[in-house]
Amino acid sequence: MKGKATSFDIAHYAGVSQSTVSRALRNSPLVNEETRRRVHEVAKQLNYKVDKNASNLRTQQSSTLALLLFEDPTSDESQINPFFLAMLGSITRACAKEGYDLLVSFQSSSSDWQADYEDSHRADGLILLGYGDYLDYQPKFKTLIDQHTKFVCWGASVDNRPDLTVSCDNYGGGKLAAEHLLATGRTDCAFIGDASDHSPEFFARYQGFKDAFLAKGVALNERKMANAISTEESGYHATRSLIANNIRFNSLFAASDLIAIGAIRALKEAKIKVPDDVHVVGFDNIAVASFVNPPLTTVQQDTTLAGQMLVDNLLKLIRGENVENTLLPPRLIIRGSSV
Amino acid sequence: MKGKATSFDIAHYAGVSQSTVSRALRNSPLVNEETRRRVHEVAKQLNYKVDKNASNLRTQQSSTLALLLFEDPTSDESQINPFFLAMLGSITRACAKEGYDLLVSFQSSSSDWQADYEDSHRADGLILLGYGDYLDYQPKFKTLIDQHTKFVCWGASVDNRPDLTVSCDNYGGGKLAAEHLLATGRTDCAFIGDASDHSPEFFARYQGFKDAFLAKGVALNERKMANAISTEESGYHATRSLIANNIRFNSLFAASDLIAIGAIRALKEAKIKVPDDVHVVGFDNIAVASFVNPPLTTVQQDTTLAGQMLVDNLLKLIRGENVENTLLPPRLIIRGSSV
DNA sequence: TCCTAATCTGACACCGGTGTCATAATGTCA
DNA sequence: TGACATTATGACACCGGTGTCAGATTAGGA
Repeated sequence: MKGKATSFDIAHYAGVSQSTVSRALRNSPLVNEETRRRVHEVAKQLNYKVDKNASNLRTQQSSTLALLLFEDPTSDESQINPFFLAMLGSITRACAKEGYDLLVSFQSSSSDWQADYEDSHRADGLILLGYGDYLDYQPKFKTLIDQHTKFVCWGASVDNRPDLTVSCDNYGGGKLAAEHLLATGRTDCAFIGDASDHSPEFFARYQGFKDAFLAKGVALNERKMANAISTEESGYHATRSLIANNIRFNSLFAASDLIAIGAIRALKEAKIKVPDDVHVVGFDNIAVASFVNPPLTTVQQDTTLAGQMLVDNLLKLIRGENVENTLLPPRLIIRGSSV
Repeated sequence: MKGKATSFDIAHYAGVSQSTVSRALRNSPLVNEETRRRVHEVAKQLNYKVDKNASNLRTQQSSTLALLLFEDPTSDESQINPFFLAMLGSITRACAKEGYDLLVSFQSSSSDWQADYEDSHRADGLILLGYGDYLDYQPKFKTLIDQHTKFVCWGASVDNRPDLTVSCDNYGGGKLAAEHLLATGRTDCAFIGDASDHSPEFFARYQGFKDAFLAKGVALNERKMANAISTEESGYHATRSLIANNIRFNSLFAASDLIAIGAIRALKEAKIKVPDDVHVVGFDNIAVASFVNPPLTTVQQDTTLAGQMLVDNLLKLIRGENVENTLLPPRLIIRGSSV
């Protein structure tokens, strides 16, 4: 037998028609028990596997989802944000559980998306992942929706955002961080991140944080803020600039763990002790967080649940079921950087 | 227009036959320049994308590779070894560069592989990734080869191993680690990892390490070794057991960074100072390594190059070109854990 | 025994492209 | 002007399955 076996080969050896083979292998109730057994037997012997291309072509669906990972083009290309890698892991698992294959693709948010996975019938739907600039994405989302592409996004669910999202309750997470710092008596707080609406996740975290402080009658000092994207480098430089400008604070909330880790490096360098002089709280609970020195207090996003919800919601969307935006509860993980 | 546009729709609007559309879109030199332009125009207007299933079915190839990631079943399911996540990133990029899609799938090395991606024509070839038990894999490799499946493995290239591998020069890496410790005068060394041939990468690292010591006339004490798989937990427990047994050493080589990080935790807990009392060297240079306290000296594996080589070699294999096993040079990264 | 229903199977069109072959249209040269 | 090469296009089989429809066989009931 040259090349791979086809259903015709099975039909030949099992002494039935090709139609029957197809039915038998999919366990159709239409075929006789004995016939089915024989067909399965022969198929196994010939190591026959259904040709997915032929099958997909006929049924017009691929049992495949595509994951588009958007990276911040300014960040170092060789390092991927560990938070998204964790998400990738959980999404992969969730797909496998549902019997779907997963295509993975990295996009740079500046360039045009290669989002034709669905148009070309390679995938039944898309999962979009990335801390991204909401304003940039907006027009593209509209295109996707116009084309009736099925997709879900990870990220902030901003009002009037036209797409379906799954996200962490970033606002609530910011509140958790604030309440923890207030409980430890550190009310003079700096914020490192991006409080503009270009980065909706970070913005929501900041809002929740600020509101929790306000609720206790404490107003955040706008001067004690510095912009940073979600990299260690960026967090380091932002914090350094605060220190260089002689801005004092006894606690620090970073919009992500990577930023927090960079901030701690900058603080150490300036001989400012963590947690004695400054309490630090991050966001994400990436794997590194528990290994840094001191171990980082942070707001955990449940990546396992997030991946499962993204996949579940996308599959519902594909099946035409009704789906709502999903908000996942954050959880505060207290470690040495804030005791 | 209901549903997605097909090449027949394009043909209709462009006033040519469907064959011509197909040729024009693939820029065949057979079609007239003017015709080609018109076809492209219409295709763009209708947002037409070639149906990959139909195309793949006809051409009998998928322009897709599949990545099978084997995880140690004993490790925590929610955490994926960051080294492999880095590899995943570089493989994804390499695939994109070569115009291939990437299917990602996690396997547990105990259960039967779902390695039918190639049989079912979903992928043209497989990339196998994981620290794995060589003996377990052996029979499965034979099956893959018998079926003429195209695949490459990341891992140790053991003699008479039948598959094509890309790997780091683990032996050379072990030597680098040893020479560094010898240069700092720390000759009383412990090894945490697995020196059996069940874990060929770890074994090679240990061999290189041992040989470098022997070359200087120093023999390693077999009692100062403890088995561990590549997790922080495992490294922690292995090191703790050495300490509990009152085994003394002034330096420690861990078969991976995760193990090293666990080892440092155990040492700290026992009030043993790193690097003052014990120098520690790891392997992999995962992202965490530079953030732990003290920053970890380690042997770097070039994941970017590794991913590129895996993809390159696999594509050569698919094209029927001649390919050799590839050995990548390791590099010593000296940090605070061994100064 | 005849009629109808239930069960099982095969023939065949179809999914949407790609590649081969035949043919029409145009150009070249003697 | 006729023979022939060149260029551009269309018709059609084909990839390997799935789903529909018709027909064969057997069972059951009157």
